[in-house]
Amino acid sequence: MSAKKTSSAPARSAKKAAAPAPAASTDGVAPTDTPAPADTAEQEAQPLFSELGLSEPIQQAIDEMGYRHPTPIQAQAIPYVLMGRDVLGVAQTGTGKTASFTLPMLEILSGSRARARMPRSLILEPTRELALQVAENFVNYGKHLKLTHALLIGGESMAEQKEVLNRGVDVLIATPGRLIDLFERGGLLLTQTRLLVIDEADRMLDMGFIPDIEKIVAMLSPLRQTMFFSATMAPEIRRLADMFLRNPKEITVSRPSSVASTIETGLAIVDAKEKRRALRKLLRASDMQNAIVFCNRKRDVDVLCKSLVKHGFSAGPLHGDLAQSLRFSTLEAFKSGELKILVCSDIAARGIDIGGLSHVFNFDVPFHAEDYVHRIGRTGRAGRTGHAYTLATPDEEALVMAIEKLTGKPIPRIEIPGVETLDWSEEPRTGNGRRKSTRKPAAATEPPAATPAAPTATTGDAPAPRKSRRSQGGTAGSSATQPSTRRESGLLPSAPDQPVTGFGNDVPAFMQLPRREKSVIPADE
DNA sequence: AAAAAAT
Repeated sequence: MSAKKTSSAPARSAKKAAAPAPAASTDGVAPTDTPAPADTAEQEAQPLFSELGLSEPIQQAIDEMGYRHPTPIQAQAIPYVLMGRDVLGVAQTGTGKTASFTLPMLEILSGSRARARMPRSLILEPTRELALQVAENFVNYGKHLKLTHALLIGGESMAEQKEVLNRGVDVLIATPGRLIDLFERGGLLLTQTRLLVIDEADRMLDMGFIPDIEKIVAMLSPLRQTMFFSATMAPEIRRLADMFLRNPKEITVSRPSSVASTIETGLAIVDAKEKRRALRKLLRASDMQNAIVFCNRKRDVDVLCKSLVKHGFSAGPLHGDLAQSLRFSTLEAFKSGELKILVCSDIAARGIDIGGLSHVFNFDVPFHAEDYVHRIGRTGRAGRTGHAYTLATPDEEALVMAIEKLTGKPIPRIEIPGVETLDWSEEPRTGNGRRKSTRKPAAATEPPAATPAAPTATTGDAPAPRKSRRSQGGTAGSSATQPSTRRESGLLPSAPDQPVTGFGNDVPAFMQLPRREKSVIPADE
């Protein structure tokens, strides 16, 4: 499944044979003659792929895969990439981001051919799984073209990758470590690489890859076209974008609006020792097609997975310490439906796109609130309802509060029949220095009043944050939360959604909690 | 705190 055959013969046949006609009709951006600027094409009459100026072999592949309408990011980015512009895309996975760069790249590359050891384009991904996924994308969309690609990732034989490079590749899809390694061994020249994609930049940043990325970018010609994608636009990311891009066309697509409204969430507070049992109950009670279960630690992934298998569940583990071959085969088995439950670390929290995932379970509350958003974003895709349930232990209140603050809504509490539901522990948390963890015992033990009236109760160190947000417009956090999203989950009472006068966006999360109306998972065993 | 990525 790796590189397509590189016969030296009729490379040009793929050329933009059919391009002129459609290209001419779409020299602007908006596919129809809507007066609206392209940036807001979201809700306009649905554009068609055939109007984007892609040539016949690519269009055919798109047709064969059954796609007719580009997603907003595809509709907006593809014309600019084809024009040769740099693109700065603020978009998450699930928005069709990958095809928004693979399609026009194929188009651009289809005009000529690769030379040995001089790849013409490079795509950088933070994890091996993502790299593989992009490679599959290339194979699918490029099946009527004679383009070659190489997947340069760690954990696999370098000799093989070198050989593919020597034959010449058009597209290089790589994780940073292996790419630099190969480069330093001289197996690779990047001087002819004129197309660069930096994907999941915010995650690259989290993972400490940025120095590597800078190093790699320095190896490329400054005469390149760069596409830079990130799920968020924190100041640090903005700085990187300024560094890597020239006069980019900036495209922001909201997270698929479906996500907010089509994920039904729930949280149960249980004793740490009861978690595995609680999870089994949840799994059995759910109308589950397939599920990802996230753990915070690799060790727990192994333990939990073994336990699930022992209890008769179809489960497989995925984390970074497992052999690469097992990582891919497990993922493959899960995608094909052969495996129902994927137990994994945050390796799969972002990016990995598995169609039609019905459930996400957080066996642990994620350390970072953003990770919660990414994790549950694996479900509820494509308009279908997803379910995301989280198990918390009594000492994890601060983490949950951080999540509720970030998302701007409470996670409805649920009870699991047969498992004791606990409350947040009384112990003031000392373990982590996060400021908002200072808690008011009274407020936490009692269910908070449903009318969030008393603005005197606040997080201990409150006064400052109250107005700061308004003054500085677009901080990273605030852009991610959208207080206005209507929700249709049906689980939440309606009151807490209303902004509370006097707090601006900084309503303490506990004040937004619904009265303890606990939805109950139907018992099933 | 943990995880990811080069050997």
